[in-house]
Amino acid sequence: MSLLAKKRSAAMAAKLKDSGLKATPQRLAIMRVLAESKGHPSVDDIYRRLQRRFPGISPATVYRNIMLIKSLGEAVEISLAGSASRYDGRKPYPHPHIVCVECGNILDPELASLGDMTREVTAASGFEIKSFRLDFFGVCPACRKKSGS
Amino acid sequence: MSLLAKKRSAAMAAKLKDSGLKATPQRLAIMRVLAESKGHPSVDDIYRRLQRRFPGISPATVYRNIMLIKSLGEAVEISLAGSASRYDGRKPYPHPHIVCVECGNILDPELASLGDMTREVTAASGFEIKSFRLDFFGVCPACRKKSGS
DNA sequence: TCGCAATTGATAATGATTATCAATGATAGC
DNA sequence: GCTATCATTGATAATCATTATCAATTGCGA
Ligand SMILES: [Mn+2]
Ligand SMILES: [Mn+2]
Ligand SMILES: [Zn+2]
Ligand SMILES: [Zn+2]
Repeated sequence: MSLLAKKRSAAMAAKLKDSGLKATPQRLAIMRVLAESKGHPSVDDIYRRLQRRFPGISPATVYRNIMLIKSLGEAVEISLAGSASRYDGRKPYPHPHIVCVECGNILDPELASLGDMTREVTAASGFEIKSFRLDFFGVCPACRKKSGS
Repeated sequence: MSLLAKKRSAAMAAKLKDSGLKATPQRLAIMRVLAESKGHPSVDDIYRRLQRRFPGISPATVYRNIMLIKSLGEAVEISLAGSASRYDGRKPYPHPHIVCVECGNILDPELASLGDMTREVTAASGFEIKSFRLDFFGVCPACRKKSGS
């Protein structure tokens, strides 16, 4: 387990305790998967990954806990049109994504030119901005090679 | 009907003819609603708006034609987590939005600092970027007044 | 005007997510 | 450590937006 994963896992568990919620094995395992996954897993990904260790686990439990972890501010949801949402427990704050429309992979790009966009929008609209989402859709290098584009 | 609405309506109808598709009254009416709406209507909004003039129209027809108009490149979809997608037929190209999480209103902000983000992402990731979405979520001035925030 | 492929309306199917509820289990207090 | 309590789980039904299916209708070219 990487250093970041340990850190994120610990942060999530701490938030749990602070909120007076129970440290269920399933719940902790879901947190660990979120903390370790670099690839933005879906609920079903997490569900299938946990079936080895929890043969009787229910998808409902994964949904419930993802919802909880989100509400604790310890994961972000990437909602996509026409397919299941994906989650990021390693960067639990709004950040841009690149989605490959061929294979479904999702990456976290580094994006320098992003800073004062929120400020600009706030000033122009009078909205109180709570969050944002910035997603790019395209074809990843591997899929470009395959389709010969 | 505004000048822009006329222009957008005509553009959509032209694409229809070019593609050898039929100019159904329902289809043309859906296009007109999309061309006239400033407020990013949902399928159900459009459906309800058309019931006066087409008492027997089916939601399926609206879905089908929205899908078609999108595939013609004449409207963009704003897909939202947990609620129905909204559509923009006035700016049929990717552009940022501000969503009020209280009342659901969606605006098109002017956003100068946006230009070379796509180029930057392309360079950094090797993806072939096809489109993007940039949505800000917050509370609009009217709702801020109501909730006394 | 005719014929036919495209389109419509009705309806069923899908797929992701949420709600419900009885059984189970974590944990605080003894 | 034992127990009582209340949160949580697993199973399952319900919801909701969207898609698929199909017979009946209709736009439109010949
Ligand atoms: Mn991410
Ligand atoms: Mn718009
Ligand atoms: Zn790919
Ligand atoms: Zn509002």
